[in-house]
Amino acid sequence: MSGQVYSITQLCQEFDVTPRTIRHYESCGLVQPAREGQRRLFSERDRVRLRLVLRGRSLGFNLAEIAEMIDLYDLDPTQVAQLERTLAYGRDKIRSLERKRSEITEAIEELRAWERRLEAQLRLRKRQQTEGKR
Amino acid sequence: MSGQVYSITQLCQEFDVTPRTIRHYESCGLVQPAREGQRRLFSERDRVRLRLVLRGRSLGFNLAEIAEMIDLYDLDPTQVAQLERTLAYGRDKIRSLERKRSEITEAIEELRAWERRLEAQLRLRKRQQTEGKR
DNA sequence: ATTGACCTTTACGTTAACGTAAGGTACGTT
DNA sequence: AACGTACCTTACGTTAACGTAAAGGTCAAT
Repeated sequence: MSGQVYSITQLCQEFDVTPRTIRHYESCGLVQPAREGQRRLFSERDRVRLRLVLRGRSLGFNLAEIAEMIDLYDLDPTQVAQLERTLAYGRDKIRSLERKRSEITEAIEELRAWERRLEAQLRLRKRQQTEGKR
Repeated sequence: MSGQVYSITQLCQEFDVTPRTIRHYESCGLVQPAREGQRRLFSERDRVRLRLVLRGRSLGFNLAEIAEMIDLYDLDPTQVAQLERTLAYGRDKIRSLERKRSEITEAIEELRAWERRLEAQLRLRKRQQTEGKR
């Protein structure tokens, strides 16, 4: 058994992207579909990678950065020569993600404060409306 | 007193961007410096806005989206006509930010698991090295 | 009065990440 | 045999977000 395979349109539908996008990712080495004649056959691994790419993209990383990070994921630790260096690099990525997360958290909290202000203003208006009817 | 003002290079140094970038943001309406002759004078408000823009950019929003979100911040609730609509829009932004945050959290946790695997492998190698010396 | 620092405008150039059009293949169906 | 569907390659086009070069204004210091 060679595992589940997916056509390009299947993945396009699942992740809501165009074929062009996926082909572009292939040309960047982000996915590596097999071929049956001309047609691309995407493996489960390609599907996982695609999901990672799209997540990274939505977080504002460019494709080159995403490629680097993904390559960390499926690397065989027993085969890595510069283990300390690689580990340091990965820890750096973690820190940069944590920084982004705290930025997001700040933004969320500011928007929530803003939300409360508007809600208060809204309640005030409704009260004034009902008072006007008396 | 008209408050603290900043030159373009001051802000460039503080936020590590080029003058071109700030001028570009002005042309998009993201900052609105006053003028003294030709020169731009940035207010504290511009500085805050600039910080928000850069934060948004690092989170993968484009300048148009950032403009919309920033405009929410400094809007006067007592003057807003479509209060419910605006509120709904803001809540939507909050939800999209929360989604991004959970994506980041996922990514962080996956990278941490990866880190632990590499650390284990590293310990294993060191042990084998010392054994080899016996 | 000229140099240097700081700032300006105008306008063409660049890069990433695809969009899109044109034309072709391969295969099952009508 | 013609058609539809799904896929392919090649290659030019587009958009956002600036980069960069050219030419010039203003003011203080030498």
